Amino acid sequence: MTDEGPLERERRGKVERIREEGREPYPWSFEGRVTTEEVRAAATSLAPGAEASDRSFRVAGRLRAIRVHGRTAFADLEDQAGALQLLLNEDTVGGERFRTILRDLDPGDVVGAEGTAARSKRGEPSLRVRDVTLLAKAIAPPPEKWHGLQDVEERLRRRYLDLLSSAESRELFRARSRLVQEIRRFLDDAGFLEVETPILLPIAGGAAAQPFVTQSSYLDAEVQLRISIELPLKRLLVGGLERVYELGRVFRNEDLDSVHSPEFTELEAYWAYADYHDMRRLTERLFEHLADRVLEFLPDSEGARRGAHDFRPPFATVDFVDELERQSGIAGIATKTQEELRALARSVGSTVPDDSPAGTFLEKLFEHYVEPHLKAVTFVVDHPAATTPLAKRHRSKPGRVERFEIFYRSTELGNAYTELNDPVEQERRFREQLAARGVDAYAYDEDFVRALRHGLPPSTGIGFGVDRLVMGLTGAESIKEILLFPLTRAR
RNA sequence: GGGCCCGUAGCUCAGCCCGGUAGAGCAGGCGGCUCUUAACCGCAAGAUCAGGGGUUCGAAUCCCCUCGGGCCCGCCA
Repeated sequence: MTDEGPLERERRGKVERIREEGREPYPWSFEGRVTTEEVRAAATSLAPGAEASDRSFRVAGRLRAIRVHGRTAFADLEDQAGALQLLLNEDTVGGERFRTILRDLDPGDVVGAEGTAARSKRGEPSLRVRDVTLLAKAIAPPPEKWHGLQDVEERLRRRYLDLLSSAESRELFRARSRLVQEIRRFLDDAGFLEVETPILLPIAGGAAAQPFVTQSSYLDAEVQLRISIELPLKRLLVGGLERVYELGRVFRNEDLDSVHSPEFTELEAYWAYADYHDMRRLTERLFEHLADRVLEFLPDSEGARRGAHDFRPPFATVDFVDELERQSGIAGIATKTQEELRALARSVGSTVPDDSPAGTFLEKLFEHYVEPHLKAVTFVVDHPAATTPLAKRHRSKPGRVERFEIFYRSTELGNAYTELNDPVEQERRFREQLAARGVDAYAYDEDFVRALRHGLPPSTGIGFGVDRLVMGLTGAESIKEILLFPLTRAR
């Protein structure tokens, strides 16, 4: 991968010349560095044109722009804390050295600078430079200094260029990491234990999705990448770990679009001796916590302002069946047969296979009639039993399960149940799924049923699409905006 | 899987409708300039117009195919 254009040849030539002159274009370290923010702070109290020559600072970062005015020059140096103007003057650094520095450097180079805090005559906080050291010569030119990298494909494929040319992009990804950190902090404080369970499994279960399939040489057998974290975590509740969570990548062998990625970050939390009402309260507290923090992470973001507002409780609640009947005008929808539901789903354009379980058709109808209206954070509760084989039947609504899904901007963010813990019923539900044989069937995990036979305490659990949650909180329109390296075709 | 749109210099864009030798800005080169901050001024250079095929005297421009990407629909969460 060597793009050797004339621009690169020019810069490679500089590297050679620097070496010939006895300087190192890629030195090993730069000691005693402070942030650009520290220098700015020291400079802002000065009068325009003044300099605080009592203290010397060393800063390092990437050169953005260089403005040469004969025997004075300005350069913008950017580090993680922000940007700082370097003020170079022939009188300060010496005529010979001044010319060498300007000859060596190009925008995009990583440099260290030493000097004193100062303000330019126009008032810009600056570092009056004694000397500049090249720390890493950039032989490939950076993106355009004003417009940055606009090409969407390039921004995704070469995220490092997007990040180095866009402070907004850096801030967004930093915010994502901090939000994830806050999720961990919240759950840790609520007494949950973070665990790590296998990604490679004999059969991927806990959801209905196409797995990625690979091969274990050791086992001489096919293994699958997990599509959810549900079943191993519930086994841990059987084992007596009463509050557990895992925050990690799951894989589904499906399309990449604005709300789906073949690999995405899922949070699943399981809680013994609690039910889905408890989980809802915990979820609301989590959302409130994240809404409190997101504006600290993205103070200038319109999207984050809206996220902080929208994720603040209380939230709307709708009953799955009541709302579906209300929006569709179809009565008695939960008691219809698979054939009747299939016909209804076909009438609204669904093309899922004929042999899909009844629950799949109900979900298609819900997607068509109800989801477009779920703009605000909304808890959809008490789904028909046919929609999931892993939730416990509702204690008072016949034919329903104790389940809630959370929607925001018409996209599902999370899914929670009072967990089914009756091993006999669990086995029956898995068998029903197999009998339906549709692509949506949940895999029958025999060992999971065996675990339930040893007694799963009454429990609740939840799964979140963390990427979607981050999208909602930050106002991102596409999952690709908050994935550092979304999957792309080889080029 | 279906539909629509996009791909021109390292980067940001014009040119495409209506075919006639490919244009600018940034970055880079050379020269000038001691307070600019998208610095400025002058000169020179930089392009298999995504790739392939076709129509035509002549194709960046019209047509077909391929590749890559975006958006919408379908499917999957």
